[in-house]
Amino acid sequence: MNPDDRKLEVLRAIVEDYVETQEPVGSKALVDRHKLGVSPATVRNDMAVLEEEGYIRQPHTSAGRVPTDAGYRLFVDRLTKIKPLSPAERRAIERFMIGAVDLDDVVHRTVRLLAQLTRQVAVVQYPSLSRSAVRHLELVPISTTRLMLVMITDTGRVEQRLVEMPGPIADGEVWELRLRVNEKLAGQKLADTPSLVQKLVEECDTGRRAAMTCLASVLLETLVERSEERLALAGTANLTRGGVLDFQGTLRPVLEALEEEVILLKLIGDLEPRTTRVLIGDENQIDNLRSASVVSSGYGPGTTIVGGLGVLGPTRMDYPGTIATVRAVARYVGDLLAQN
Amino acid sequence: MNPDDRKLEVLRAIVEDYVETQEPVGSKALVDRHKLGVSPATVRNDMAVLEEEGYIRQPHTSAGRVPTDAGYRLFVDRLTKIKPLSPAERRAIERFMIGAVDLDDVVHRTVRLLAQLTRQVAVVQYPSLSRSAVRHLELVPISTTRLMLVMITDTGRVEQRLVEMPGPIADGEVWELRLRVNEKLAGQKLADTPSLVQKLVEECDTGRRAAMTCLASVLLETLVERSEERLALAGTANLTRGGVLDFQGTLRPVLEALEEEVILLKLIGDLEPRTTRVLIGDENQIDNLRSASVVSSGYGPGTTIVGGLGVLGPTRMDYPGTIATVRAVARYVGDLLAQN
DNA sequence: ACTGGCACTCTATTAGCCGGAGTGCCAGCA
DNA sequence: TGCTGGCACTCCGGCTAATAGAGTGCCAGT
Repeated sequence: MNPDDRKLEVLRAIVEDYVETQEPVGSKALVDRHKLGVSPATVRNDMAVLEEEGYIRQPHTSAGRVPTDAGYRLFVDRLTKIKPLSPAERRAIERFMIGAVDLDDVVHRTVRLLAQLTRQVAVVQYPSLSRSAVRHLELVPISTTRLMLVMITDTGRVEQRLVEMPGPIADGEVWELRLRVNEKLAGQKLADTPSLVQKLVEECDTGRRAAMTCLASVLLETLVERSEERLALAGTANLTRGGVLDFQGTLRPVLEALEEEVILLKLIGDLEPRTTRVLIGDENQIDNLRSASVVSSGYGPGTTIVGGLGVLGPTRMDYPGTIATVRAVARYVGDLLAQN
Repeated sequence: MNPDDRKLEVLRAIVEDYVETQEPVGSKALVDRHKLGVSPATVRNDMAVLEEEGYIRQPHTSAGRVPTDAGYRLFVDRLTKIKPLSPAERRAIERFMIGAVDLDDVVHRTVRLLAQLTRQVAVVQYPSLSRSAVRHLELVPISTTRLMLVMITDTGRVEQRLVEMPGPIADGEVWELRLRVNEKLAGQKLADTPSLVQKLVEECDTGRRAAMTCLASVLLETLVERSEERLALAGTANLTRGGVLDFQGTLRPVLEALEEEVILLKLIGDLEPRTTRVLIGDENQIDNLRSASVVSSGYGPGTTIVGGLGVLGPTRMDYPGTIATVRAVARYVGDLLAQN
């Protein structure tokens, strides 16, 4: 074998063994477990080079080697054949998702499924409002001066919001408002709505102007500004899997990070269509998650993306398996959404 | 002081010190920190009795004493004066909750507030459907054979559900259905709806019978059977506060339990109005939570209860403070709900 | 009924001592 | 030039022994 190729083969072997055993791996053990066809001494030389290049390191002199983030990166980029899902996993996905009944249900099932299959922490983003279109807007009177605004999107999300009106409002008037906003907004991409909402107000005769202005501001808030993203999370218990070894002692910071929606969104946001992204170690720019990796993928009907999903685990994770699972689940969810 | 009273006083002192320091407390330290007016030897005698009675125990011979679950129970039942909230806490509640904009918002803010104030894991149950009344039902056509059913309750919850119709359905028909279900169900307690839904089907002429049957079954499912409860959770990072000391080494089982909605509901369910319940150690019947205590309270407008909220922490927790906080927050949320 | 004194027990910490795993280097060999 | 076996070296992890300290239980005295 070409010496350069062998060097990479050694790296692969180190990663695989370390992921499995969670212990620094030495030259002897390597040649024993993988038929590399060379002696430990040769492997040692290769290791020295790999260490030189920053792909592995030793926790202390005369211990085995451990992959660095750069090592994992190289492994993922050049040494990973996507392994196909096992039939068992495929069945698990089917079985888990079948009978999902609405969006909430789909999201919850998905996040649990991901956590279970990968044995890691799973995150699923609800379809992003900014990538959805309005299907219908409903106004329900709550009291004489209050309405409940309900928006249904083509991705199945339902958002509600209380609207405080400037004064008492009659049922007929509500009706009128409802008609107008739907006329204008139904079918429109949410991203395009702000200007439309603006027009809506302008087109109003003075009698209804006040009410419409009120409604408009809430609409804008709901549609664009506030908390447009929602998330589901599962499998935090999996963080304790590797004992104290992963996440160097404290998973405190990790749990803290997981409670911040903003952080999670950053982790699984901005994805390319049809690809699975891997962030290793501090490639994710978040201090608390220095020793975590994130595998994420966008999902949506066809090749579009309406939201992201992914899993988070120790840098020492089974990348090929995790990548395959995340990709498969993302695709499955996309197909499911396409059906509706 | 009456010797019997002093014995209790000693127990209180032990609990307080242990909660604070997290270390077994000895006779010497006790008399130093609390002016008990007697010598360590006397305290030792009291301790021996308390241990005899099962309120405290020593981790090993010649270590200090630690309260048992029974000890905490006695402490909570007989030795706790509810301490009023500090003005700072009061302000924190106000500041945190002000500007809450809809139910989701209220619940999320509440759960974070609780987690922050008590520095423990907080759980808030959404207003239970079974205790709510229907405010309005909406039917939105999604495709020719599909409707989205949206239900709004008087507690502010909005539930949606997809309805698969037996055949194509015209807009006018949808309209008709919408009218009928609202006529029959709006304003009704959800608990009373099943029989009403039944009637609804029976009253239908054969033309609409099929559609209505379909709708009815989904209604029943949504309203009564499926997943009627929702929860919000926050502050899991606080579990790591006490280091490895609380939750005897592994918080794995605790995290697992926290992922089970059913379990959480059990913990904060079945509450009496206007009381705060404390479950200490294995009083909650859940194996994984043997070393956890739960302080919970019902909330709702006035003296009614529409849902529960609470916090979960190590048995070694500041009971008086936690109880006060949980109670205050529950009351605050109730008032907030009453306003809407 | 309380107290001071005292002997006893048990833990947690520290120091010191191997054994073993793994390395780096070097000289020899294809 | 590239691979191999051999060898000395390093460092960690685990074991034991010794020690200091905290806390108790009991008893005799007030």
